[in-house]
Amino acid sequence: MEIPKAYDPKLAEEQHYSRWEARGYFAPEINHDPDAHVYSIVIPPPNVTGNLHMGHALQHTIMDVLTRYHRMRGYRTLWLPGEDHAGISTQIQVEKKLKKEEGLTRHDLGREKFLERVWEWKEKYGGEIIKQMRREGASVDWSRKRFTMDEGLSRAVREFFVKMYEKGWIYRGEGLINWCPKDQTALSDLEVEKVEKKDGKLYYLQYPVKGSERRVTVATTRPETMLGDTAVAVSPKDERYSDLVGATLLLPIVNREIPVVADDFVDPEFGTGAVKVTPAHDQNDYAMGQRHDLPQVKVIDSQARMTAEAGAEFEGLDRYEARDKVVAKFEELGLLEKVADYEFSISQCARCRTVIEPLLSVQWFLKQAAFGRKPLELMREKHQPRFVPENPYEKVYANWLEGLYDWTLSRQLWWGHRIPAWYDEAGNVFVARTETDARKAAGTHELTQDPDVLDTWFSSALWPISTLGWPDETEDLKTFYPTSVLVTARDIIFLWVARMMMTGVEFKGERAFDDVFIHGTIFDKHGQRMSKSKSNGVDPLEVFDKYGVDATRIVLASIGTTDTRWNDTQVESYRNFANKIWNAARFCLMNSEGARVGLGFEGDPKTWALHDRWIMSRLQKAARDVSASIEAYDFHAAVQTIYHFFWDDFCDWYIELSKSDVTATEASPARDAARGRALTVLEQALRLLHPFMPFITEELWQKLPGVGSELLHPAYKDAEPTVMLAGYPQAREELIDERAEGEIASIIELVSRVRNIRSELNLKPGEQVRLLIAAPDAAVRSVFESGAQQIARLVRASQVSVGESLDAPRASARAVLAGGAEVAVPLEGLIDFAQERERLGREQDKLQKEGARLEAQLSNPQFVERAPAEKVEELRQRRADIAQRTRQLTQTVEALSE
RNA sequence: AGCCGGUUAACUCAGUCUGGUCAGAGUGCCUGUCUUACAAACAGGAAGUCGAAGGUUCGAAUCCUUCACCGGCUACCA
Repeated sequence: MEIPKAYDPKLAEEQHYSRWEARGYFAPEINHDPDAHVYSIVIPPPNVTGNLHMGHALQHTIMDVLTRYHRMRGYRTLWLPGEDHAGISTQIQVEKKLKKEEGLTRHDLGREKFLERVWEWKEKYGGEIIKQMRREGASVDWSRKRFTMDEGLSRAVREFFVKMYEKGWIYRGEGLINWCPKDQTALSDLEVEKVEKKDGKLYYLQYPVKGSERRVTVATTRPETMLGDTAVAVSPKDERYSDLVGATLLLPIVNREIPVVADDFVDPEFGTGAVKVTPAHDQNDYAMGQRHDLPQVKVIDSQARMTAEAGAEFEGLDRYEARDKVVAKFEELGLLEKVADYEFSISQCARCRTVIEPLLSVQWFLKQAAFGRKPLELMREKHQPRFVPENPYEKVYANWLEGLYDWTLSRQLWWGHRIPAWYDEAGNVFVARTETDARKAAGTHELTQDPDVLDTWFSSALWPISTLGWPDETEDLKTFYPTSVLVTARDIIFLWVARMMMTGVEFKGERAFDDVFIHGTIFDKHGQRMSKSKSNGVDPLEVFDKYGVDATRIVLASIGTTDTRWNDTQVESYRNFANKIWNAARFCLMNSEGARVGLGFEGDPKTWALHDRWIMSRLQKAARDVSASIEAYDFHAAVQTIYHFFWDDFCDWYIELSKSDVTATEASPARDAARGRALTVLEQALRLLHPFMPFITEELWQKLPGVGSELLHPAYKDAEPTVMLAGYPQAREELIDERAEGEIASIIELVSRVRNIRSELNLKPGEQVRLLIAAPDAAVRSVFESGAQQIARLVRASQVSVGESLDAPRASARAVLAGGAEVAVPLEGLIDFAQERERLGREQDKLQKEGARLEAQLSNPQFVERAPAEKVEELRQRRADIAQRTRQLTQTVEALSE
């Protein structure tokens, strides 16, 4: 068979995906086992506006590894893909385009026309990420792809809203909400980020006490809001002000009379101990206002400009202009005590970074405290869902559920799910699943629907159930819910994970997912978060192009839960690994005539050659460990196990040990069997690798002679042969052979020591040597005797003699092996005796050091007394072995000195 | 302010839960090789007092305490 020397990932990447997809291998229906276990994942739906970045690639790889693994294990497996309409993001993107290309705003077009444009945009440009997933090899079921604004999912949203309204958990009312003056919409607390303001100022303003010369000084970071003050609060415990509680202050500039109130919120230690209270423009002040029944004076509007209520002088001014003016006024009035530098945090819109303005307005809210009660109980009582890693996420999640506040649901946007509430002319509200229902309830057709849409996360909260068909009790919902695992980033645990648990528990009575896997964050090489604005992002597609998808995937899988700095060199090393796999397969295929997968491991394992028993034992352990690691979400360990099994055990040793049999020039049943064994082990290794490296494994697997439907997992027996439906290797305990492993280990040690001698004495690789081996132990001797030919090949020896004792010329390089075997390489003329003594001396030093350490430990009576007996015995044996080897080395050195 | 995580070879990271062959891997570096599967490879080698200081223990990278630096999350300190 003709196979190129180097692996070209593109070839494999272009070949297989469309075939897998076309034949329906990604859909759960491919599984014909009626009793199959179910494994399901719903994708965290990427924004339609987005482009693939490393975080997605990481997340998708992990989901695909889990999906492919379970599929190969015979589970009825579903990985459901989809996209999120991403309210604000998408709307802004389309608005920008509109402005740029046609000079229009959304208001110029009107709501209906604008929404048409958004849909057009979505069809044309949206969902790039989803398309890119094919490139990643993601084995998602495209037939079940969902979009949050699909008719079905929209119906689920209305159902959710109506049910919650009927239950009294959703209500409409006035509240102090986060308002983004740029995006012109309300935001939930989770869409606001706190940013440290390093060059902040704290202004100390004096308010005169009515009917007295006294003044009360308040400290504030936002002087302009004083125009809306309706009280000053002090701590009830603060003796400095106790006589003032109940007094009246004259608010400067506006000359409003405001009371001094006592409230526990006030920290007497901070500032002056007196706090100005602006109920209409600050969360805390709002709460205090409620407690003390204070009036709310709105001085800032939705554009972040001062209102008429702020006074004629200020009306229309931007909030920052107003700030300067207020400060100037106070200075004029002699009421500005001081201005101090002060670091504090300000709230920004998480999207556009505009400073949030807390505003009083009428919005829709959801009482999350009530909604979150059951998920919290589920966590406390049953530890559901299980977080991976458990620490710190379980606690983070539970803590959040403990302190829930109302969720501002309404958004003053056009793109999204319109709130299913209608108003009659009298302003009565009718919440209903459809307008028809609302009319019925209202008894009139003269209704106006609420103009607002719902927070994007409202529909996301339903994702696991809505994508499976809820509110209908579909087969999919029955089969695939609850889902097996959610794989996501840590920054949306509250925004999304917790809320999916709330809806799942509420509407399905159980958890949305068994496990929640929180993956790590990928930073740039300087440890900076990758972002568009810093343009330090690494484009996964470029990495795919450069190193191949498989190499990138296996690196990403290894990252798992760790935060890591991205480094191309890791991918490069796995590109090399892919090439190694390619070439190992190339070797097997070039020597495959007469053989096929499955041939050569017949009969009683006791009759097999040592290296065959050994590789099978190693393979069983690898299969056992890889499965265990994947099930424990320890992808790093899984990758390490496969990597070392393939490269070290299979390539470095097994292929070399079996090479003479495999490459024998004469055809024979023995050669066929040797070839068959190599192919068989390779085939198993490809299966182990497949979830991580789907393309190269399929490419090579298809080339192997003897692969057919009989290798598929029984659940897929009617499918055409593909490695992705082959059974995942399961360890056969009876093939684990510790004795064989020990014996090969001694051959490996011998070979390595002789190679070391060759290297240190600068022997040319082509130069043949003679090997004299002495093994006092009969069993070890027999291992070396029967492996003599293989050993000769591995160390390039013309002759290998094995005996009970060593009868080597004085001019030999020597080494003492574990267990007391000795090896000598006669090198007449090449040995410098002094140098050789020195070399052996270094060996002695090493042994002596270890011996001394063991001796110290063993001569400590407390160790011998308290350590487990096995441990002590183990150390004694090591000590004995070292003592023996030291004696042998000493003799050798003495012999050289004669 | 509180809570949490990180700190292991020049670089990127395992190992810490369950203390004793755990001091590891890959990359890089040094030496030698194009040995007919693979130079994207092969063979050999050097390299870390496991952030610091205490403590517990027969024994600590691993458990406890304190500190330092970096990062994150939460918070109503105007």
